Amino acid sequence: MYKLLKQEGRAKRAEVVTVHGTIQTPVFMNVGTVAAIKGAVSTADLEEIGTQVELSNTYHLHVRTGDETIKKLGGLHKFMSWNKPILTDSGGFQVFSLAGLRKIKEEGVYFNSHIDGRKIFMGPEESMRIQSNLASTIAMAFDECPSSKAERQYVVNSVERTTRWLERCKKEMNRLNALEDTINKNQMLFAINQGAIFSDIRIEHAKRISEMDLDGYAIGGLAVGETHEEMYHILEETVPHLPKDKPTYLMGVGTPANILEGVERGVDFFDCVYPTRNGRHGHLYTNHGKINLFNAKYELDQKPIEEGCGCPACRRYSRAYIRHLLKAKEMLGMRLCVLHNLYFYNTMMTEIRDALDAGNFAAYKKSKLEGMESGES
RNA sequence: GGAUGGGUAUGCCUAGCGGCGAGGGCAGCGGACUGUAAAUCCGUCACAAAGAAACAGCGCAGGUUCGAGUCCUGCCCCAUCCA
Repeated sequence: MYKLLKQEGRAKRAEVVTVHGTIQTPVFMNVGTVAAIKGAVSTADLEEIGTQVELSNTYHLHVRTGDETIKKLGGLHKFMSWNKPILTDSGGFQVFSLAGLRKIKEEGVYFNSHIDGRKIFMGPEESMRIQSNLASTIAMAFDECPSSKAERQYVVNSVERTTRWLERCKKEMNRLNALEDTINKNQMLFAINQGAIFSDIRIEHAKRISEMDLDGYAIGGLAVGETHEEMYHILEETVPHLPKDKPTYLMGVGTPANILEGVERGVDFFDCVYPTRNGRHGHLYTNHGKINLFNAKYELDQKPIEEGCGCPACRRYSRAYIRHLLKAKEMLGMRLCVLHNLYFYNTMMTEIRDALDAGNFAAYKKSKLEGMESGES
């Protein structure tokens, strides 16, 4: 259930009630693709750094360790000891990211496992069954994410197929939720809008899927090569055609600036690998811009990553020490960096919600962006 | 003193066995990463350089050869073993 609390322009402050608790939006979901936040971050850590929703992946958990196994173990929540909401991506993005290892057909997608090469078939029904076995809070529809550089006719055909797949997803999810041995009988299903950078295709698709009454609506296929301007333009064109009484989710996005721009254009949910991956690579987010702790200039820097930051890394350790850990390839180095970055993202979302509550999001956004662009770190 | 194996570029390790203006790795330095095939990947890492020509370089000095890290001689170092 989606409850709009406050609105400033198109930016929305809302909450989404789920069986695993209420999600305050706008929210950034912390990505743990294989039911693990890369960088040795535990679910206990997630609680400490203010994570509301964890995100895992259908394809990756299907190939290892297997959704049937996870079902036997009581579902994802019990498996990874996390009782707050979990969103599972459908495997649709792997149709894009594993492009060299798959073949798309009307019935679904034939993958060669990136682990051992064995043949895997995943269509809408399979994706729903896997996600039902995982028993996530929110399942994503199985879609195709076309390249931002795809030809118009390819995108038209692809989006039509994604719509047909959505019908199959919805039907299968309804069936699964009614089954006796389904762990989460209230599993929500979000649709995904596609259309590359063609506004008219996006709008047409948005209207189509809006009529189908899903629990939420995502915009996929952005931040895959197009410019920021194109992405923001697509959001402006598309979001108004999605249901106002359902959450909007911008998939895979993005930088702190992308998120601020997304919120301004009405997006409620975000996720991105940036804070985790960049953290592992020593790139840290601060209110004064990004820093690369591998750089020699931090060798003798005794300041925390960010002055005044309340994360587990900044409360206790210096840049010089964390840089040392990174250079020594000690796991703790990556872990502290990932914790800092996720804390930065989670805290920024809290600030965004506070600003929306207070009715000064526009001012907050402006000062946040100016700070990050100053690059004084 | 004897035997054997070695000394390869900016710091370390290493490929090379007659066409080498010398390949690779580590370390260093820098960059990239957007629903994670990513603790990954890319660049740079002797001099010079727009390009061309010429010149330097494999412990040192000679030699053989059209041509020498590569073969030969002597020397200097290092390692291991034997006295």
